[in-house]
Amino acid sequence: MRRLKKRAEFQAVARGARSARRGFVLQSAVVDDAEAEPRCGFTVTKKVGNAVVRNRVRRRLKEALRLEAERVARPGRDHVLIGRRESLDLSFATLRADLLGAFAQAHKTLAKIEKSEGAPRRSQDRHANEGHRDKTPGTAG
RNA sequence: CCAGUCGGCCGGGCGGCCGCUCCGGGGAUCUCCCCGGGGAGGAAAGUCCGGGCUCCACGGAAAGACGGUGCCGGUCAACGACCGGCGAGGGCGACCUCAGGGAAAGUGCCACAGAAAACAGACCGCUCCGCCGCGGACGUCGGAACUCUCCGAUGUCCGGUCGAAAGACGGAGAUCGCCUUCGGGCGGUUCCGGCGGAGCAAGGGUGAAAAGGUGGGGUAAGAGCCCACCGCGGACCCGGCGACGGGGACGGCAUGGCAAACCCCACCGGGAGCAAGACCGAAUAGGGGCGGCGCGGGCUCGCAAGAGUUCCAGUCUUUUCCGGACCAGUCGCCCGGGUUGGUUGCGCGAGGCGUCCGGCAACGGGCGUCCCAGACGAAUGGCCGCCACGUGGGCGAAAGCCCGCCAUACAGAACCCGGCUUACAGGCCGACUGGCUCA
Repeated sequence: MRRLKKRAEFQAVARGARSARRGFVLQSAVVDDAEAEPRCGFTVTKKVGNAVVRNRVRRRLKEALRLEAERVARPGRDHVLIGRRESLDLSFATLRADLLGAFAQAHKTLAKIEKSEGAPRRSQDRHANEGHRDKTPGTAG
């Protein structure tokens, strides 16, 4: 799965579905292009801990996602994983299981939204944000 | 063996599976695969100093402001760092800690306590002289003063001492002289108390600190007033590159502490930072530079065009002085800026390792050898097994076995170096000091 890197992209995903677990929060959103390659970004704020702790949280999430990518990814969907300090208390197997569950819930919610809105979203919606910078401190990946 | 001081180092190892990033090679040819190699730290941290690098400013001189540093010598690209030494303080010692000079250039501060905190001073105290000596309250008379008040005599009341009482009273002991009715009386000296005057700073007490210390002489009591020793200042001499050390004629006790209060002295310092800076591309809007021609403001005259003028203001350059630039317009030529994205800056370096030489050392030099992270929503990882070591528990005679510890700290490069500071589980090595025991 490819990475999200632009601030605007993160903000677009933040307006979508949320699914919280003990170790992380998953944000998901639908992209205009239904065939687009799925993407995912990571956010770990300074509240989580110092640089070493933040790196470890992000790297474990990243690895779990890599291992589950095939079962989780669907075209036309963007995601953001927000890491929490509690994720370090979970075993890696639990983390992977939680990830699977969260994605399943997210895809369900997104499907419901698409149905109720009827028409697919247009491109103006995604680029409507003015993109002015409100600096949120944080490390993302 | 115990206790301790200083310095240096490590801060998990091996392996498996699956990944990330960079470089080289190869294959594919539109971004994928294969092979090989590199891939976090001693502090990468805090961002406290010093540099490199980049851009901006930049003509000179002087002055000022601000900031920093401060024993001496050395090292270094440089430093506020490091090394060696000097001085002071602490420790039995190895060793550790601190620090520029000036308080006699000036201003200022010294809480509390204490009499007094700096041109010394005088609470208690010590000494000499003079006067007075039942106490208190309220009156009267006289005198001094003429505002308070002070002195003398005396009355009433209350209290005290002596006495059996009436009454008396200048407190108490000693001593001397005279008188004596032998009870004592009078006078003098001394002691005690009060008041006043003068001298003193030894002692007490306070304090972080009290104006040299101890002893003796001296004195009315005292005092560097005098003397001895110690301390202090110190011309000069000797040693040292120097900080400084040793000696010291002589002086004769002065010059309390704080400069991390202001300050004075010496030296150093332009500003901003890789989000520096450079390059590439599209749309849009019209900005900048250079050169030519040419030009200002004030005042006076004039209706105006314009003319005259021993006038030179204003802005910028930290300030001042000198100097410079700018302060109409027009023509020609040339080139961009902002936003977003990409590329670059971006790692051969005050470089690492080994060895030899010089130096007490910091460090310097020679030779050999190696190429050793380069991300950018930010790679350097995830999971597992075995071992090592630590620790807790269980079993066992022991060897050992089993189980647990989020077991194994602090912490993640962001342009790069040299330092400093701070954080750090556990462990290793070396040198040295003081003890104890054995030979």
